[in-house]
Amino acid sequence: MPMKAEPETAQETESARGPRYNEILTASIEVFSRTNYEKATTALLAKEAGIAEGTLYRYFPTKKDLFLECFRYITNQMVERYIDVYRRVGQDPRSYLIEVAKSYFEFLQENPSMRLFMAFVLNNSFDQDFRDELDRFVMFNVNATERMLRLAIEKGEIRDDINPRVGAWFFVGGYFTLILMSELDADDFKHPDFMDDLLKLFL
Amino acid sequence: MPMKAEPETAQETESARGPRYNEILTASIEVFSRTNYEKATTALLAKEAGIAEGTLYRYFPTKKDLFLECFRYITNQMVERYIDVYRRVGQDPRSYLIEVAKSYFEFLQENPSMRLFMAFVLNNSFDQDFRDELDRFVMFNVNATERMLRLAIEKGEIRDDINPRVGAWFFVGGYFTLILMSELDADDFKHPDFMDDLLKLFL
DNA sequence: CCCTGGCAAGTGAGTGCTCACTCACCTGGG
DNA sequence: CCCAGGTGAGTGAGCACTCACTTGCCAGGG
Repeated sequence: MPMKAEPETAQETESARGPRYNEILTASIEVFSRTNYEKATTALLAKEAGIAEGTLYRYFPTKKDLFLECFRYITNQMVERYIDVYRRVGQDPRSYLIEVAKSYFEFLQENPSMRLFMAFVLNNSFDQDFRDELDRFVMFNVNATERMLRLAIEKGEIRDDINPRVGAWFFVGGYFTLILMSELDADDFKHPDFMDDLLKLFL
Repeated sequence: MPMKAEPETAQETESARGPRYNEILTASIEVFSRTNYEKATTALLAKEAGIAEGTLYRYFPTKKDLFLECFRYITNQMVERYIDVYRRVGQDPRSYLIEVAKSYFEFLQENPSMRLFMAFVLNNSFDQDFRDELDRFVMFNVNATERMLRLAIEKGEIRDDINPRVGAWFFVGGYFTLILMSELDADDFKHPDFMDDLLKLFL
């Protein structure tokens, strides 16, 4: 149960952005990931959110803005989880890396509709705004992971023969592999020991 | 220098498919990866190939067929490289894994326009035909890698505490991470020791 | 308690544009 | 003169976005 100390959270400003803001966002995430950016027409987005097309444009100036808002909504949720983990085991880098990976894994399984967003952004990377968002999120993760790998090596908690920067890239890149696996319905993904076997590669 | 023993290779059947077949394919690959599937209009594809739009439809029944043909063209080139490596060092699983990874890495650097194709297919994975192509290529790689990891473990060439299946997935998933890195212009990608540091993670 | 004016929120037919694909026609080598 | 190979204006469908309009809520005057 989180504290209600800060009145300026996303939930509180909901009404300031309009009563349907959150409904539209979550419905749009569903549609975007069921199809893709181009196939998710504004007509369909509006229909699935239970509103008229015109209403959509009272909330978001363009379809692209709506999409980027969805992307931020998803990445913010992930980052919140990572911060939670950091609060719990930030002093123990090995546990941190394990917990973050597991938390991400759970997130993918709980929110199948959020899985494909990274791929969309990557695909639209010719567009600078899409690329900037992806860059922000990926580099945040790579840098945080690198810091933790360095610490873990210093503390002697993991093997010391790896380059922390390269390790961090492939730790984060593993997130994309998980997306790929779930897209291809790889059964390996569902094996109970999967995450432990995966982490053994690095740690 | 490959042998000219088999007359039914892609190159030989070129004229049977029409005199402009290869030109259209390579120009299309360039356009698809510079933009994306939806933004690569048939008008643009034709213009870049130096032909009229109508001609495009004498060679490929639909835009989607053209795209899938491009995808196969690229993956076939990659598979040929892997087969070459197998011929050279197939008896030495550790070398095989290293050589395949390096060969892929070189391929990405030599052919920047082929990098994004995997991401496109992933993005269009709601379409069964796109998904099937991706599935074919990824599973080919995962299975081959798993076989080699098993062999390498049996021979005691690499650490024996990893699950070969999971290792194979993340070895192949690493290919996507390389795409991500080059898209984000990560300088780490260009470091001379990069590949060696990367392989040390697994081997 | 009712009436009413104002206005935030919601609507959906309409608009102009772009696209994949077609087809009637052209061209040059044998 | 035949025809494989090439052409590009044309077509209908679908798109993002607009705008003149409707709805429902609530304040405050009678």
